Amino acid sequence: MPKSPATLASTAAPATRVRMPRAQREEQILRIAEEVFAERGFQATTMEDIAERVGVTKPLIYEYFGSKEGLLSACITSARSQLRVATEAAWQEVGADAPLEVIFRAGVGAFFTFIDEHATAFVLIQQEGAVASQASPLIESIREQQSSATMATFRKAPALAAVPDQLLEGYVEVIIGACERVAVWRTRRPDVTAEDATEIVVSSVWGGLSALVPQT
Amino acid sequence: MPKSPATLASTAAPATRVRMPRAQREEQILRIAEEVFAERGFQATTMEDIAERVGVTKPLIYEYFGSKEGLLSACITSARSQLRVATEAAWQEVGADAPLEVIFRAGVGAFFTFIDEHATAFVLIQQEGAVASQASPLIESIREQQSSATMATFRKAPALAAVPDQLLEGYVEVIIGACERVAVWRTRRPDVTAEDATEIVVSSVWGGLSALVPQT
DNA sequence: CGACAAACTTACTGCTGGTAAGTTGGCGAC
DNA sequence: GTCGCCAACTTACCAGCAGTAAGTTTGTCG
Repeated sequence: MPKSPATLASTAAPATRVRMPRAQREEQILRIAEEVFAERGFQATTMEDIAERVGVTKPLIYEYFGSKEGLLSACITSARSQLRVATEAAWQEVGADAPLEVIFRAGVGAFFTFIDEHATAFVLIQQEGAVASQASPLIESIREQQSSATMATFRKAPALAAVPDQLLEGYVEVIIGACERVAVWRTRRPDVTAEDATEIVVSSVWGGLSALVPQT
Repeated sequence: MPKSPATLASTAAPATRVRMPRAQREEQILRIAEEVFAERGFQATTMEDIAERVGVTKPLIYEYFGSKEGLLSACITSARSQLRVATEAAWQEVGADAPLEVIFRAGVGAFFTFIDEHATAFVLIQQEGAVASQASPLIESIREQQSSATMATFRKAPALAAVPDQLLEGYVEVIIGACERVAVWRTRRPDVTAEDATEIVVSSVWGGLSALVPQT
């Protein structure tokens, strides 16, 4: 005889065990894993914590994601992809032929707004180091994707056409590093709004960036 | 009968078991732990890996450092402290009343030089996230120490006296983030020298910083 | 209605972080 | 010298968690 789901009249939540198509279950697991990892940290989270909260047992998660690291990687990939979508949307909104400073500000602003709306995803990204056993190529490739998106946008600006690749790449790294760090700082300074943060990053880096432009 | 150290004629390394005063042993453990953590990553390293390499058993390490996290924390603290010493030495060398840009450049340059000379320490710092179960106060305090050192130096510059604290703090975070990120990027770009990296950071951020100075 | 596959579970293993309870040996007091 | 004491160190263990092998259930298609 099976475990008789909902034997006694409606004992609420864990009642009827639901079956789900794989894709849907994967998404649910991802959502909950992101939550739990962000709450408790990667190390402190056990696979059973997640399994329990999903209403499923461990081996299923292992079948879908391979390992604990695999699950975290999937979470990070998802979060990064969301961030990229948000950033690209912001760029598209201002239009590709807007002045460079406007494009720049839009991207940075999108970042901080995203953090405000997806706090858990951000905590996740911070924990990236936890999994990186010897610079995991997966995570490295995600990073590259992020900077290259920014690179591509800058490269589209005619004003920067003459700037050598390596220098521009370095600048992009500066921007990304500045954004991440200010975002972390902001968690300690709740009175700093997303707009304030954007202003800080843009005003500090814009001087150097605009110097690359021939003559505005 | 004890394990008879060096029974057969000089079987090299693990021969005579050496006793050591606590302070010295702690230092040795720290040095080796830093190495192993950097090599294999925090997660993949077991306490026995370290114990074995030191030539000691686990419980001793636990007595001295409390836990695996404790050991990593100690490594990070040590690495950060070394970095701080290097930075402060560089500042002292140029003198407190040098032009702000010179002081700034000296600090950034010291950072990249330090990374070149202490690669393992840097990998360690990157792994900080691994241990941060819910923003460990210890690590948070180390961070604060770092930025406040930079803050103090900037505050000493008369030119920046009028800048509000919060804005200056934000700028400091931008600088730290930029340095860290460029350092990571540099591991993928061996042709970028420490001087190149310094130039990139200084030139990108200096524009914004100098705008804070009334009229130079 | 039967059978097949996808969704899911039970019941384990081995490794590793952590600990309790000893053992060893250097060193100062006499 | 030798005795005793404490710091340095070990052996032998436990608990908990990542990961797995081998089933069992259930929707669905012929």
